[in-house]
Amino acid sequence: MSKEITSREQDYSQWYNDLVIKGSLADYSAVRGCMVIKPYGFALWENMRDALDKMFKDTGHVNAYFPLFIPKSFLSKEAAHVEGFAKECAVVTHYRLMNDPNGGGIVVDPEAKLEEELIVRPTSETIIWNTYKDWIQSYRDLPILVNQWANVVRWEMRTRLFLRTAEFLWQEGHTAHATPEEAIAETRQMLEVYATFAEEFMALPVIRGVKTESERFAGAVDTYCIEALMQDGKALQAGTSHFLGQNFAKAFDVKFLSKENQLEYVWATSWGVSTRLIGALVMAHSDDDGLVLPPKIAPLQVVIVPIYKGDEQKAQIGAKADEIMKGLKALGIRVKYDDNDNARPGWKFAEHELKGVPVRLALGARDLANNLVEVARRDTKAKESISLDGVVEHIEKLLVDIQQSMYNKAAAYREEHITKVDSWEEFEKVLDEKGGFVSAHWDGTAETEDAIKEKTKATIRCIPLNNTQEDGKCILTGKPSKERVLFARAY
RNA sequence: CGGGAAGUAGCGCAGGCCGGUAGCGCACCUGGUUUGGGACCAGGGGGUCGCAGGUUCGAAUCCUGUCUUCCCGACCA
Repeated sequence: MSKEITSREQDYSQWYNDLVIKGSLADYSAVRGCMVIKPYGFALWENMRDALDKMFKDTGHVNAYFPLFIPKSFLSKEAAHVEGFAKECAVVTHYRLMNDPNGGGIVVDPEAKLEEELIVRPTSETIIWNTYKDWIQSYRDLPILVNQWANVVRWEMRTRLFLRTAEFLWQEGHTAHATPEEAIAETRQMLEVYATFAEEFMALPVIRGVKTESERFAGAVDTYCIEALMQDGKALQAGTSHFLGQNFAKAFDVKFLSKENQLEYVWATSWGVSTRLIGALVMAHSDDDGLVLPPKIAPLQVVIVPIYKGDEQKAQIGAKADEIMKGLKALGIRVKYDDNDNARPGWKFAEHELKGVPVRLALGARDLANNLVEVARRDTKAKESISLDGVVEHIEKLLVDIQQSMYNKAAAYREEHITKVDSWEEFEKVLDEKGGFVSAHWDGTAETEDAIKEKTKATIRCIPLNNTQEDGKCILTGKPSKERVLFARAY
């Protein structure tokens, strides 16, 4: 047992770290707060990225790329925006190094100070809206539907692999529209794209909602979000889509001439998901034996492990495995034949379980003699021997089944962990003892929200879309309320 | 940024208090036997003890600084 994983019960945080590192998704790096995404983790991200990218293109968006550096003055043009990000920005002040005249190695050349300092982008609204100013003159130039895949930097005090790192990968969509209705429709469309992606590809059920004022993106009029629930009962924001109103258009003076020949400010949206989704994926599905990855985005969907004595058996099994692999690959299934001679079958079983490969086939001489193969699924750990005839079709169906049952399991857990509560005692009790979302009335004020956060560490995750309207009393103040909101402790 | 813990071979650790040839398990290499849930035997290679200073005849060990990581807080989407 060389790769012991801490159990969830023993230490949930350590369990998560163990999975990320021992599952070969990522490593710590020499740079504070920054991680190395390893090939296996990056393959996972590529699958997520490709699926999302297709969904963006299908909804009319195109990709572009804007600079990593933002002039310092840009960031300060939108008041709320600068306030939101100023405290976590990396700043470039010089452009040259030199040998230390005192022999202390390489130092910053004090002569090479930048005229205007550059911010490493924490997000790109400002540089993009500065650019859009040049792109937009008339309503005929709208809408602009641009997305970029990029890295951003937010100087976080406390980091966690994938969940919060100083540098992370993401996509940010930035759109410009002639009317608020169109921009709001875009905001909600992209929220729906995210929700669909999470549910269909990640097997991760999410709640679609709107943020309260205090949880809103700095510079947005409205922030929509998808919220997911992790196995420890904490919520995790998995994606956001912002209606920015005319805030950035006004800050960067982006106007267009309407059909009616009126000069008007442009309406904006922005939306993003990041490598944080990988953290969500890990914490939503995995178990004490390792990662459990949904087939649709798993880097490897099927692994075939041969069990043999001697070269002759190995050759026979290899031939059969080749045949199965051809069939699977013809269906677009990602499969690997693990005939590495240095590891024995039991070791390989454990290794592929750790890495969350959805389906494992074990093929030995005994199976060949009986025209059988052992099929094991990672999500339930169930094993069965099936006929080699039709194994390809069986696996194709099995992958679909695993994807669905992973979703169902996560959805059932989530449903069990949305608790309606009508008294403060109950509120605290549920948060402490059960976790998950707590559905409760709130008087609508930021003061109350803050007070609740202060007392319980729970925040309002969102006001669900299409929320049921019902009269009630605020859980803390007893003031009248028209609807319940979802509270939770969150990542 | 505060409080706690840690950094010694690729990984996990011992040694440190009491300074004197750097050790163990796994992994790795060679040969052989093995292969249905993390194989076994024999032989072998690998470490400027995070980094930089200092004390000392001599530092993994003592002192100072510094970097990184983990846990708990503060901060944060």
